[in-house]
Amino acid sequence: MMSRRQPLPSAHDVARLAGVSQAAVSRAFTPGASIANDTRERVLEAAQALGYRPNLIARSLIKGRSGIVGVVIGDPRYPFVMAALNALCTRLSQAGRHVLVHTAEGDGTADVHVEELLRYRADAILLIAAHISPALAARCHREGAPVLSFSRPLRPTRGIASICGDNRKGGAAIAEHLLAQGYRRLAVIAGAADTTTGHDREAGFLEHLAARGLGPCTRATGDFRREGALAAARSILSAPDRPDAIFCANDDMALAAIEVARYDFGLAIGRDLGVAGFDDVEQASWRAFDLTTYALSVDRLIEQTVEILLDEPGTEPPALTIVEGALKVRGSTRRD
Amino acid sequence: MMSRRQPLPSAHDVARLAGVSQAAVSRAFTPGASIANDTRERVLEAAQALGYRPNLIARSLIKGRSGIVGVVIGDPRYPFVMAALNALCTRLSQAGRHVLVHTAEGDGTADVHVEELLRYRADAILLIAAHISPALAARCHREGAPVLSFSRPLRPTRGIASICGDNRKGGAAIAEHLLAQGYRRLAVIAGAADTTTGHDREAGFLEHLAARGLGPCTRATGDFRREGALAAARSILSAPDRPDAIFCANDDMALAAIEVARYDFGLAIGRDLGVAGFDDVEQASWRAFDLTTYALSVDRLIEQTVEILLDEPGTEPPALTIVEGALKVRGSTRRD
DNA sequence: GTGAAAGCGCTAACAT
DNA sequence: ATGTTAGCGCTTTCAC
Repeated sequence: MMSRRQPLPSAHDVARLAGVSQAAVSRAFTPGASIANDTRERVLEAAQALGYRPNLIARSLIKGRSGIVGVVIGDPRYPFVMAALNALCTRLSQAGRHVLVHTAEGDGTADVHVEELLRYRADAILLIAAHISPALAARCHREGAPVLSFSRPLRPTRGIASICGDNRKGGAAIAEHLLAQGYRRLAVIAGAADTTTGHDREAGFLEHLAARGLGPCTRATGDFRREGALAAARSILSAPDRPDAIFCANDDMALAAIEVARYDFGLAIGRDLGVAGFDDVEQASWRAFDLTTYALSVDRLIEQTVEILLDEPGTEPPALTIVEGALKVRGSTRRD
Repeated sequence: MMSRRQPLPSAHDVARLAGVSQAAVSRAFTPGASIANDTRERVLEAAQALGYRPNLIARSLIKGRSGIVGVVIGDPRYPFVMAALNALCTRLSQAGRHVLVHTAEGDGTADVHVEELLRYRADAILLIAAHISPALAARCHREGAPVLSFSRPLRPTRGIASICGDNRKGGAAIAEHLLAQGYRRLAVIAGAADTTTGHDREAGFLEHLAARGLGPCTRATGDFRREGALAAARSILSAPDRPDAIFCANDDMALAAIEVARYDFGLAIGRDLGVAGFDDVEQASWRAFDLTTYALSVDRLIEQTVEILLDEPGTEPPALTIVEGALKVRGSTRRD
């Protein structure tokens, strides 16, 4: 038997079976609608019998909003990205909303993907590690779809809301902790140069150092990624004036730095070399690493994000939401 | 100025501006449509001027298919899940398709989520670490939406296609390797009891052992998760007859086992205790672990999946696709 | 090749 | 409270 798409039961079919008008069927499925209990039950019964459920595409067409949140993932290689997407999907599913995902290739702009999402009448656009042109952001705003930028604050543009962690403060907290533990020759493995996240973490760290009268220290860039950090750590640890502690702009780089220090240079982490990260990813707490870090839980960030996403349509989202983290001291920065 | 959703330009608006009928506008945006080059250009120009792009919701309503692949994530805590979603989004975005994600809470059935996805007229449903009732699967099939089960073969049900790795063979390969390296007292940390994946990996391993005349060995279950494996490893290594090698049904458990063996029991991984995993996740190659494993790349699995997903609508997908992996020998199972 | 007209399945006035 | 009617924005006959 040739399998062919079977026409689904429509509200009409249900109406006929229940002996009511098609509008009544619609009302039976609309929460606050004015319909007699009796009628609703008859409709629901008929619907049940036919396996009917209102077509959300048709509903979206009328309402001009789809109940869908469009997500553009700029660069999936950043490790926090998938964790964020996971948390987001979980929370939004609980709220009965769907997530339409587009992944951009390379580091290009998200514009083409955002446009596509707009064509599905996404209620909101969330950018994760992605950039959007101001022009398109303005257009989204005009079309009533708020644009949120996750963990990548954008130049304050009308209609874009940014949610990010307190990177500056975290950098400073790490610096203070390292100094308190007696580390003095501090190095930095920085994140990607073009991200405010990377910039702010480093800036917070350096500012705190400067405030304590400490000069500049060794620096290399790791681009937020493992491979970059492996190279950076090798370079830093090979230098004549070897540092006694390294601050990495995220945990993934810190884990890589630990690996290099331990296996290539035979250093005892904590005692010979302090290593601190940023984010508190899962592996940070594993005993193989036991990494001191500034915990900026993706869950907390997503929680904030979802709150904004679920705001009444038309609500102007706050331009910048900053989520505070907390220093998590572990063995990688203790000398005793 | 009160921000209000601005009505988007419709095909009508474009038609008026271009001095053609609304149908012509539709044709201008339909690849194979019969329209004069001249007309098309005039339409596209007008569209450009107005910022018009065809509304995909309206198109979906007519066509009965949305260009959307619905994904239900059963349990996001399995670590391969997000890797799979990532690869899937990347590949489908390249193909110009979208991914609508729903995450189930707990280990419940995916049925309610699948139903929701159906209401959006998803072209296909992909289950990742999720279960569906046969009745609903049948309904999806009737409605023309193929159901694919990723890495979780389901009892052959009409309309469900499974894509999974060669778990049995992988288990056997690990067993063979461990024996070849001279390990003799072998233990297993098994995966979740209700998954064929877990079952098959263990079965392949045990069958190979049996074929070599080796009896049963210590066994504990880790439920595929880190916490479970920590406990399982402690229990196994505390037993009077301590094994000299442990096979774990996935890498995440193997990493946990290494941690316990190394830090709680002071064992040298490889020499004192062989540890092997399954999957070849990223951390397996990190030097802190250097884990021998059966590499079953999520990318390869997703590649197969996407191929099926992009088949002509109406094509009956193969009931079972098995993707072969390869043994990856590393330091965690070498005695020299 | 092009326009007119008929819907896709639903919601939202508007009557009653 | 319920039925009737008019669309939402598009694709697709069907004439010409």
